[in-house]
Amino acid sequence: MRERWVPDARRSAVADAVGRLLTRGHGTFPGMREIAAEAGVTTGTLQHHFATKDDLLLFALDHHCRRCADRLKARSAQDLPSPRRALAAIVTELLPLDDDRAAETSVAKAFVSRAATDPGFAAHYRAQREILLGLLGEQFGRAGTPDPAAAATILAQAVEGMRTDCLLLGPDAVDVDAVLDRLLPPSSSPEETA
Amino acid sequence: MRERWVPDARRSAVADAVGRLLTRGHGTFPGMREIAAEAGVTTGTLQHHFATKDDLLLFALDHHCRRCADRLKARSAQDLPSPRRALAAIVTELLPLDDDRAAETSVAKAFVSRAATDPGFAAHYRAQREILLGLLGEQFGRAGTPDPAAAATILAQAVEGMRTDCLLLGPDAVDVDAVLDRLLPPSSSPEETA
DNA sequence: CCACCTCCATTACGACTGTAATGTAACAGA
DNA sequence: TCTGTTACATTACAGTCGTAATGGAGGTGG
Repeated sequence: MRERWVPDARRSAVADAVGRLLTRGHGTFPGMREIAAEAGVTTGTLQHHFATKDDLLLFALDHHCRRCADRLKARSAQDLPSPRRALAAIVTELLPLDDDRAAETSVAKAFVSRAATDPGFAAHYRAQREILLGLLGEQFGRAGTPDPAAAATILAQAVEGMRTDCLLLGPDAVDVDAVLDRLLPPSSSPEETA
Repeated sequence: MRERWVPDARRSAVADAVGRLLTRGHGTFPGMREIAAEAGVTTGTLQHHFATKDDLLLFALDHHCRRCADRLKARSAQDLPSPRRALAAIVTELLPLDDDRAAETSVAKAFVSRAATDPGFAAHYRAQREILLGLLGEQFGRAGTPDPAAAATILAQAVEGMRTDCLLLGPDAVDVDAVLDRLLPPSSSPEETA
């Protein structure tokens, strides 16, 4: 019998396929047939669930952004003990250290060029950035950092660079603790490593 | 009569056309005919000067990287007075604040996705990064910052984020001084604004 | 049973892709 | 002047692109 699919599950599966293709793919956006093959369906299925390719791509971007944002919120709500730990958890959550996060990073990178001209894609970048700034600023405020919003902005920008460094140069190229050491006053959280 | 072209000048003109198309284009790499039209030539000219499209793209990447690196070295050799000023000059030089720098930024961003899988493109990222780390580290060392190499790494990563923020959100979204305030000990260069 | 709808596979089409092939001016050296 | 080379322009071609069109299978309400 035909498999039972919650409609959104099918769309999400396709979005995951896009992420996988983007991570191990040749950089540019994959074609419809390639997406269909990766998702184990045909182009007809894609056409049935997405009006156009841009619609599909936009959904994939939204899908990965949402997954990432959900994980971030869960992380920052859970790791209460010290703001330093929370910041490290948030930053690490954004680095491409496993397949899921590598897909999210590749998706984000691939869509940046698109976002430079297409306002629909730029909106996602802005939204994702706002969420991240909020979470980071909250922790900086808890740590007693002066002007926590500015500190959050800088860390968010550094995270952008850490993501590409990690993606292109490997996980050893980034040092989260070194970044936090410079951005957090050392007096506010001494001897964390107990 | 036929125009006199130093061969490299023609290739550079084509590379500039790629940069222009990438800045105002739809994000993805432009086609050969589009490049030819922008450069004011035909596809035959492109085929004569470049073996393949990837060769052309690689040359364009190298062209913009070299231009940017040359400007950076000139900048950091000229602005000796204070390391803080030198760092600000280097960072600002990398932001997409005019057409040339916007092209370089767009080129860099567009090639990041490609570099994730293609080692030829990744080499350029690595090389450009090494140059930047050297210049930044030198100034941090002059400023007396402890572990200047680590500080340079962090600033380089922050620059990556500042470039995308500036590209997608506009020049007002980045504040170079705010970043330098956090990464430089304020005691090392007091009252710079004279 | 009959319509009707959703879900999906197949086929087809026109536009576009990078590149090979070919032709042609202009100039250089002999 | 003949020849060769450089520097193009033009045309052609095989392939891929996104998507429109069509059809069929299964479930559902009447």
